[in-house]
Amino acid sequence: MPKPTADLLHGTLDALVLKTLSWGPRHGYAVARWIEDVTGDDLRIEEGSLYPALYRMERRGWISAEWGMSELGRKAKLYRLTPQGRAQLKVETSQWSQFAAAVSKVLLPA
Amino acid sequence: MPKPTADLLHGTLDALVLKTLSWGPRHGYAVARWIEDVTGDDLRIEEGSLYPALYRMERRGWISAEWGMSELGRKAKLYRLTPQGRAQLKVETSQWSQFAAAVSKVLLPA
DNA sequence: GCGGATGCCTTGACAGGCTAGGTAATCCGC
DNA sequence: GCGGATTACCTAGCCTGTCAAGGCATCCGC
Repeated sequence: MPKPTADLLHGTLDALVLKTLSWGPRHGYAVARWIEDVTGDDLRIEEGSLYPALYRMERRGWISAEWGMSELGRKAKLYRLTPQGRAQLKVETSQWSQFAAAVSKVLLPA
Repeated sequence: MPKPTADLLHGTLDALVLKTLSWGPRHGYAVARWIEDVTGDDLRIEEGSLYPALYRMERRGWISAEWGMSELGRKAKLYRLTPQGRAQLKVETSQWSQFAAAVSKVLLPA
């Protein structure tokens, strides 16, 4: 298996992050860790993708940020889902399901 | 449902086209039609995406092209899967499965 | 002291899909 | 036979989002 995900992440990162935050506020680093843990490292979230994505979503009002402390007592920026973000998550989740189903229809038949 | 697929297609288009051609040679226009038909229009393949993708894949040796006739008797460029293309299809299909499974692990839990 | 982990951030490049145009031939209705 | 829809191909330029590669500071264990 050469390069696992390649470009596939395109367009799904937002949904992944929103979903992660739907379990409760987290800082960026923890979001990446969580996603990697849940997927057994099948999904790697690069920091160079993560932070721009967080700003983007904050700008769009999907998440809000405030400085606080991590579980380990370090300075960390905590992100929290806004109501708009929750709505967006719903939209993107259903889009993903629809898209994945459509791709499977093409790709999976023997 | 605003804009169905948005950026999601990123990285999956090649696999979709390769798979379509694995059923037999087709011209570009027919490839797009076929994908749209199979997915009930859930997946729209824009021509501005399709043709560049075909060149790319031809350049990479995954498909080969020759001028011929469409079923309707018109001039058309017929694309055909090469052995390398078939191998690539295998790789991308398994990548897709793995990726889709990973995303679902994150996204679908209630 | 020094390496590794935690945590945040930025710059620049790049790939790939989309918009919006264009061409040309053929078919169909009137 | 004229006009519009359909079939079929192609291109330039934009835009978005991801990634690679760097940097910074703090804290812990050895």
